[in-house]
Amino acid sequence: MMRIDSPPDFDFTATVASHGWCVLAPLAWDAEAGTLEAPLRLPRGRTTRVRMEQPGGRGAPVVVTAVAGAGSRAGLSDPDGRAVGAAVSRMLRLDQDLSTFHARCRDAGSPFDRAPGAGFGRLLRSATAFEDLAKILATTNTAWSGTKGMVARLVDVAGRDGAFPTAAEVAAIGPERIRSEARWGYRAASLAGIAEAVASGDVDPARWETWEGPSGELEEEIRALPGFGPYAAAHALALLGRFDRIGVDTVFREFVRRRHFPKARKVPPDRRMLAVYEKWGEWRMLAYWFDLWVDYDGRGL
DNA sequence: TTCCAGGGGTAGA
DNA sequence: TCTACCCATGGA
Repeated sequence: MMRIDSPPDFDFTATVASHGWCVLAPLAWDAEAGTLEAPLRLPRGRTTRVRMEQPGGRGAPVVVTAVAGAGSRAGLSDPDGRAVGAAVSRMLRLDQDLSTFHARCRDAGSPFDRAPGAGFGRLLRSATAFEDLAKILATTNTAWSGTKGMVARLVDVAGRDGAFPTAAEVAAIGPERIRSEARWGYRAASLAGIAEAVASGDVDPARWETWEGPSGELEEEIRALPGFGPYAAAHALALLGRFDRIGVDTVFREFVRRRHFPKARKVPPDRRMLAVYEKWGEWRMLAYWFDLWVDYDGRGL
């Protein structure tokens, strides 16, 4: 068991339930118990299944327990413990400073002034950037049920010990099996291409984690990935901590039209819908997502 | 069978 | 930059 300190405004439940990732394989979110289980890769290729929770409530340490696999009996050794700590920190965005965003929310008035109290602003991530990229690709041009199926089957077909496959493991099964067995359809070629590029080192998503340049340059690199257009790139940028772009998809269009253009007879063009959040600058995406979160309150995202 | 989903890619203005 | 148009494929 290990405890990881969290920032005073860190809310485990709000973070885990921040978007759809918590219901995608190989994660297991128990909303009632407030526990998130995930298989994590350790150094030397082993896997451990951990349970995460925040029994002390907001701002309290995150408690991580190994429930199966390596470390479940004797506890996690130092290198393993560091790997688990790094993965948990990445997933829960423990390093993210939300003070500026929350200050903007307080100034903005209702309903945004509820965001700080709700612990809103941390978007759940995967243990690795590659896993996030694969899952984002699985959200493109398909229904959410399709996304869940594609991800689950990919874990089954390419993963080991129940964990999400590494880029090398996805590359190893190749586009044909991604298509026919994991049923990724035409996305299979894109996923295989990304996996090969990451596995070979041609693309290094880890470099994007600490990117300090303009979002535009980072977006350009992400858009160079096969299958990554404006929507997918904006989604990826958000998970990398860049919120100045909004990924326009059917969810965005449906929500903004209903919430902000209820009387419009025609569907407003994207730029008019995007203009709703323009004033939020570098926080546009979080402002939109909170607006949506308020609307979905109690129904889940 | 038809329709569409948390779109991508391209050409042309 | 914006728009029009075509493309893909599994699931409801």
